[in-house]
Amino acid sequence: MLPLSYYQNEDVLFLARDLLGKKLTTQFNNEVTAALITETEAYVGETDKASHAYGGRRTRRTEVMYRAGGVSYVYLCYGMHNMFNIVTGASGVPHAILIRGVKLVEGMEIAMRRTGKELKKDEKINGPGNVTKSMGISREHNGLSLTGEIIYLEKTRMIIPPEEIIVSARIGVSYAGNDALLPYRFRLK
DNA sequence: GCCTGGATCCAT
DNA sequence: TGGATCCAGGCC
Repeated sequence: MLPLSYYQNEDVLFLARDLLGKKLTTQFNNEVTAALITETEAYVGETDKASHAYGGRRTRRTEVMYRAGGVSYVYLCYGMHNMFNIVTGASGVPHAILIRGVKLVEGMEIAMRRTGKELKKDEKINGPGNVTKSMGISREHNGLSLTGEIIYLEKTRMIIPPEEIIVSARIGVSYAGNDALLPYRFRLK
């Protein structure tokens, strides 16, 4: 399991890239799903106009972003989609990484039941709303430690050469002005 | 209090 | 391209 120290790295862009290929597991109600991370986006603390914590905004919703790295930040978007983020960095620094895509390696049947959709072997799950739906993550899991038993990450044998990673601008953040153009989205080819 | 719009998804 | 669907955040 990835230790707390992993998440407390101050370099959120490094972590967003490094999380590609890591294995994310959820287990509750006797149901286990596990998936390799294929797409992430970094949200850089208080200085990033696309971040919920931009300008030091500190509210009930964003409070968990200010905790020390290694906890989850789950919020509702568009009234219907749960978004799963990994909080990183030191306490007081609201960095977060949104998980936008995964590839399931365990619990395909469970994921299909949760989403009501067919899923072929090795098929990627794209879109943050689809990731949480497939893996059963919801706002109940907000603020949960990622070194516990319910949601955790592990290293894998995967070695990802730089040319396998597509770096681009983030999705759906046009309100963020020039920060919308920053190359903070990372995905596997 | 009320109003606006969103780190989306899917069918059209 | 728009409808679903609802809450957080900002402003009154």
